[in-house]
Amino acid sequence: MHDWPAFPNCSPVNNPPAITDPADVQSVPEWLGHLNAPQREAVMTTEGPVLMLAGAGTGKTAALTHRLAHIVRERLAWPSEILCVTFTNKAAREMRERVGKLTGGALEGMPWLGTFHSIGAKMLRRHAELVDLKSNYTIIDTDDQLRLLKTLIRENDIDEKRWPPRQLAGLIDSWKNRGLNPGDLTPVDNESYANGKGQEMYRLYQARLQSLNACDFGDLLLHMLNIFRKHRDVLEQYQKRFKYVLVDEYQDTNAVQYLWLRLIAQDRKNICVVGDDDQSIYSWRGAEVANILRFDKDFPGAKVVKLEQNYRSTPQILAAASGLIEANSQRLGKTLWTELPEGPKVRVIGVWDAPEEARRVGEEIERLEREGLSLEQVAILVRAQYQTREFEDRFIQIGLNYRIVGGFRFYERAEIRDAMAYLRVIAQPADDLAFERIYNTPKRGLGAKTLEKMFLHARSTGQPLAAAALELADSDELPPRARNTIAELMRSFLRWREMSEAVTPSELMRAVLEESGYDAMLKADRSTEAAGRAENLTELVRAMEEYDTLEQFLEHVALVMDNDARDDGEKVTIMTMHAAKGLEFDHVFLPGWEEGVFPSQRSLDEGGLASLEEERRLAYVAITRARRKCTIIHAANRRIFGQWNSSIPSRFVEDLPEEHVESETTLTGGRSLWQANWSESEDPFAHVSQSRPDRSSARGPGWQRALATGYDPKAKRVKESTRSAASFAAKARTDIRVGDRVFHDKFGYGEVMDQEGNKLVIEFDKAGEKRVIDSFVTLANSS
DNA sequence: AGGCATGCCATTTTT
DNA sequence: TGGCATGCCT
Repeated sequence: MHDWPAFPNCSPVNNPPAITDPADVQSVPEWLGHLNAPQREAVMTTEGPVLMLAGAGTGKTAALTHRLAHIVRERLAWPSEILCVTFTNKAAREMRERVGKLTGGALEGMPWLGTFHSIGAKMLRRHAELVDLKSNYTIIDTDDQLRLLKTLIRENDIDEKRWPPRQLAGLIDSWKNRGLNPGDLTPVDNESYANGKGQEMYRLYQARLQSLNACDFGDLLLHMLNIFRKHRDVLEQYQKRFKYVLVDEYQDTNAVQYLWLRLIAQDRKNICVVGDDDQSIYSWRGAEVANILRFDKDFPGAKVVKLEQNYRSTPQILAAASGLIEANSQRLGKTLWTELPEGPKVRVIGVWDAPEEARRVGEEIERLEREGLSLEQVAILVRAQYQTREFEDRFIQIGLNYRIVGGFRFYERAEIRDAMAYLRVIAQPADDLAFERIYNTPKRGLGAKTLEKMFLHARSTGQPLAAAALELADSDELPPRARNTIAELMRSFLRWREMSEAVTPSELMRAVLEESGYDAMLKADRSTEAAGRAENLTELVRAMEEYDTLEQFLEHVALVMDNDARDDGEKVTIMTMHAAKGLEFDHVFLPGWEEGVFPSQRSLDEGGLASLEEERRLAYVAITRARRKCTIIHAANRRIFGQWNSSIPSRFVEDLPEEHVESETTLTGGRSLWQANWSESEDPFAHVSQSRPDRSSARGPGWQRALATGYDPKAKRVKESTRSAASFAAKARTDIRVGDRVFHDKFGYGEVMDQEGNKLVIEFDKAGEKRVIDSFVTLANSS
């Protein structure tokens, strides 16, 4: 190991002394010995443009982090002279950690390692005045954005039914993703909203943001691009600073990101981008695979390194994934191979309907669990969020621990956003969006009338809402009640603002929650969610303890804070395929492989071949998450939006190479359909309750064949052993008795009607009678 | 101003 | 089907 002293505080002016000659790439340092040849090449080729094509599971993060560490260790640049961009905070964090380890923790000063957005925000803080913002600008999220657009749409007498705010938000986002300012729009772009109002609305939106001293996510990059274009000196400053540029997930970059990078790297051309065209699944968000395809045109003489040795999956899984992706036409082409031992074939199972699909997966997972596999190593990857419900219901029923990733992020929850809004008003009084959010939360008896008055006054005097409110509280414009309430609220804000100078952000938050009445509001709320909300706020206060200033914290929340909820115990992960990118699991279940679900109907209807191929890449991403075993499932019937549909297996199933796949479908006389249904319970029709599809009318050819296959009596025994295993896995709780009031995360409050082992029958206030496992409930304080 | 009923519309979502 | 938003009613 190299041992070396920590860096002195890095100055961009000093050139660090090189320890070895950078041209001498032949000598491979010992610490790179465990990398394979292409990886080493990617690490050692520090000078000039490099395109690293890294297939799934080929150790690209290892290559990237070693490259970073190499540059630092060889003193080719100070850490502060390296720009390293990722898409997610998670990736950034991981990279920071790993590089830290490789260099012996000398990386305190890697200030420019982060997501596109956080780096953009950081730069913009320094140059905000060049785009008429102040450096303490607010970063607004999608929710604020929509509310703002909605008011603009109303103000302009546009029918918001025909031209919904979402649509405008989508258009503006896509324009920003393409690097277009309002003045750059083509007539076609302009026509795409409200018959030619696109440009005008975009312009108004930007003007409004500016007056709020605010930015949306897209602005963080677009503003910087504008600055680079208009102010050569600023651009040169960064071109000079960044001796090396590294970009992760390059296939996901959009036009602004591309232009932004190209400007920065144009001078020195020491840019290394890493990506995989086969894993490009975000084109609907503006990502352009073309960026990766034309890299060597932008940077002539670019060295292309292909990482093709896979360290993750069995040959069977790789073969299935490779066979599938070969059906795509637009590819750079890589051939993944592995030295890992053989494994089972990829399984394709056909089932009758979605509930059976969930049952089946549940049973398989219980079996894996009994075989000693950790639930952490099992994932269910779905195409769309709505598919998770079926599994959630089933797993609650059988008492299988699960976690659903995605959906609401922590900071997107209403209570967190409310709390943040208070802080935003304190930190930045011009933040009307924040003020509007909380002026009557908790309820203070202020309504639309009062808001309207405040708006009018604010507009006519050209000041922010909060300032207008302050003045109104001192006039006779409002009825006495509203006037007093506002005066009171504004007094609080003045007090909090003073307080913010003296106390820590976390203490301030606590005071605000208490004094605003927010805590009291939650306490008074007996609904299912209130307890969880209070808990989230406690969590927020706790998280704030790490921050010294309010501004620091606000930026953190806007850009960095993610969903990593604290987790207790082992759980099966349920998430979308998109969310699974970059992760890996021993066992992966892929349900819902039916035409219309996956590929999704929408992508089939619009978007043509390109869109279908993106779905296929998504399938490729999904399969390659599996280390050892991958199970694909399709159901013959599924209820989507309350409508029963019968469906045929996904075309992606056909794309799988036959020799690596083991099928077990109703269509080929498999044994799943009948048995799983009949063995479900003592009452063979218990599961065919009310709203299930009518079996006599929903018969397809597959159904007929399945009938002919008959019923396998062994199924029942399998089922029973599963049951008992599940029951003695956990000891019954002694603290819960019949008659107790309990709380359940999903069903809310209820009363225990019956107890048998660890199973409870509970009459829930809202959800009715359910059978649940006792570990899922907590005793509620009897009221 | 706030609570209920009705009606509408539903992918994926790194920031 | 169900969640959310709007509008109507008190």
